[in-house]
Amino acid sequence: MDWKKLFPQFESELIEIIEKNAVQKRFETGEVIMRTGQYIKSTALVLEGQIKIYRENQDGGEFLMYYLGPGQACAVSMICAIQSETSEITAIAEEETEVLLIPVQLMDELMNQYKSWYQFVIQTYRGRFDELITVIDNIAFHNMDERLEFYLKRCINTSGKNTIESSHQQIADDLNSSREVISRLLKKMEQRNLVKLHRNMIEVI
Amino acid sequence: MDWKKLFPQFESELIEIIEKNAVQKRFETGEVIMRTGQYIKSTALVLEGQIKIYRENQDGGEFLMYYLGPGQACAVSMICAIQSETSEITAIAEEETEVLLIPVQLMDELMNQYKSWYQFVIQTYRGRFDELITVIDNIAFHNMDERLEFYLKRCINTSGKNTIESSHQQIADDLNSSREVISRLLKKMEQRNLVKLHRNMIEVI
DNA sequence: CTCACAATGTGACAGAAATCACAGGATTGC
DNA sequence: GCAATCCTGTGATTTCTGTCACATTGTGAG
Repeated sequence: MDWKKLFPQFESELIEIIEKNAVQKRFETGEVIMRTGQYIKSTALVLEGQIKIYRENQDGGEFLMYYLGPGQACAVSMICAIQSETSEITAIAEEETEVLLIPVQLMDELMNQYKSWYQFVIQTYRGRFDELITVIDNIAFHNMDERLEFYLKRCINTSGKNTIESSHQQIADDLNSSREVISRLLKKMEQRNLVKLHRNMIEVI
Repeated sequence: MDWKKLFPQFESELIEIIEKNAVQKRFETGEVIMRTGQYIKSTALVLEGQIKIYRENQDGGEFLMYYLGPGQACAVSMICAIQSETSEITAIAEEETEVLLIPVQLMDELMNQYKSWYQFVIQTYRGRFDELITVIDNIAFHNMDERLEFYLKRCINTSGKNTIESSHQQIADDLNSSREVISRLLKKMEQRNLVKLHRNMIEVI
């Protein structure tokens, strides 16, 4: 797989170093890539597929933070990697996913020597930070109906398709809500002609 | 003011450069340091006082994200500064506050040449990222009573005192709630002997 | 002291969302 | 085809929170 196309900004020398030291790894759908409290040994660049980053609490509740797609990197793993600390979040593969694992030890060196890497890291921080702020915005200022609409929009944006293949229960989990509430809100959206509901699939109009 | 003591990790050469290029500035209580949508020209290191970082929405609602005290820096301004972008948050001085403004142009140079600066930036990112995750945790998984308790605890931790000098209205604003709700919850906490209520002041036990 | 105003206390009510209970419909495995 | 299971729809009820209305109390200016 020609992963360089995903990171056109990297200079060739940097690419060489990464190729020499990084490990490519495949995760199956649903596989856990990083778990809360786990010790981080490497930073992940996503090559293919999609990773879901979410927060879990003690009582089994979960809460979606954001998705990572090809060409993106996990900011949390970067930060943790650099400081050799544990993560506070969980990452699972939403689809079959290919990632490039860059060992912690390399991070400092890359940061110091390759401007394009440094820019990439900064950009990643910035992006994730913004997403977290958006998430906070959503839960702090918006009701469940608006949050649901935002969720659906984000889904179709990241996937490119105009359908979402998941059950009401899964959506409820992502929003830390309950199935009944989501079902009812979706029904209302259907009545407003915003979506069309099918089994395990929602068509956005 | 001898600000170097706040940043003991900085090497002397770095301190010199900062002293030569940075501007020290004083903000009065309540003064706005950074406003949503404002263009960022410098990164702020807090020397003295306290800065409140919060999110505002269109309808005048606000929502506290975190505080910055002496020795800390604004992660948002760092990220924005590096990328010369606008901020999505607002910062105001909670008390009379002294900050050191480091111009954007210097950021790249410092990052590349001074390991201690680079470490500091990374640490700042990590810290703010964690705080945002904590905030998300709170609003996603906890009811207002628990969020209030957390808020009070954080206040006494950052200030060092065991009293909080603000009105119920101010607290309600920080939590994006309403005064009546906060008043009632505080009353309940008083009945449980967790706090003692006074006018414009809460004593935590 | 008195007035004005800010902060607080409280009751009543409304709406959002969680929870419980249960009914069908769709799929899957056998 | 049939049973078991998963997904969806819907009503009833409860809890939490926000909102409105208004009373009370503390404080500072004059």
